[in-house]
Amino acid sequence: MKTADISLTICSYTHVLEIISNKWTALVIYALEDGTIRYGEIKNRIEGISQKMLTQTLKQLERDGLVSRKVTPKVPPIVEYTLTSLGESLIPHMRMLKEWAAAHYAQVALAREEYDASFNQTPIE
Amino acid sequence: MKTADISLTICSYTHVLEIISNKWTALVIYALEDGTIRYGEIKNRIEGISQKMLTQTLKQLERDGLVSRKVTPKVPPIVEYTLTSLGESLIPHMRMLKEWAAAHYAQVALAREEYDASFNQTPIE
DNA sequence: CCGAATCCACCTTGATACTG
DNA sequence: CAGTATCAAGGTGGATTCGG
Repeated sequence: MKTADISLTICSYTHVLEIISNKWTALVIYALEDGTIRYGEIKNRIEGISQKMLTQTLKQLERDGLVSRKVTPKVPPIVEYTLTSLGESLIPHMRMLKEWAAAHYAQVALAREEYDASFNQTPIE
Repeated sequence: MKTADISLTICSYTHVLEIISNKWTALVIYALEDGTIRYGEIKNRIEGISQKMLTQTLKQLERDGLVSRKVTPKVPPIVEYTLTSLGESLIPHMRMLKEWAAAHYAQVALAREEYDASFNQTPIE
């Protein structure tokens, strides 16, 4: 008998989220959209990211095969990052989500305000 | 002078992720795809979810205006959930991501194996 | 039947300091 | 320049228990 037909481990959607739902991942991918770019340049482009988080995010993207890393061992070292074709194939889908957000996020924000207001109108005293 | 052109707070993409990137959110939305459904039925459909997480996820979805909640105050109480039109408008985009995952996740898994293997081949002793 | 409240383990993030 | 190491702090998910 089948009681549960939705499984976390099977759902492929959650696998994508696993990849792109970290705090900085999407922004790093955006920074890479224009082509090959150096580590420091990414850091300059993304407001508020720390070295640790940028390094960690890039490493994860590299592990997932979405980004390739090229080191030029000079002094000072040059490390460049590029989206792989796999990484590029994900961009259109991210754009669609972004467009959904642009079109509907105001509704979400409004819904949140109304929801929160329905509690605040009955304060404790 | 403009130094950082990618901002976390401005990027609308991150706003969507904020909504749907929780561990259970996507699965709950899937459970609601077929139409109105009761709390207990959702819980049965989703493998491994706890009451706490289901309640929390539904509350958040309701706050975001993606799901509507209808209580029938009987004994025992009946609580039904339905996707709003806003919630339904998000489904096609989620499906696209899911299709990307189905098509490309094997590549990601392979990339991870290779990446991890490149470290394990030089163990400590 | 539906959900709130508590406690707890884990993971993620971030600040800071150091290396080649 | 491009990282790594360490530590502190907050958030998140889960087990359990209680309530209407």
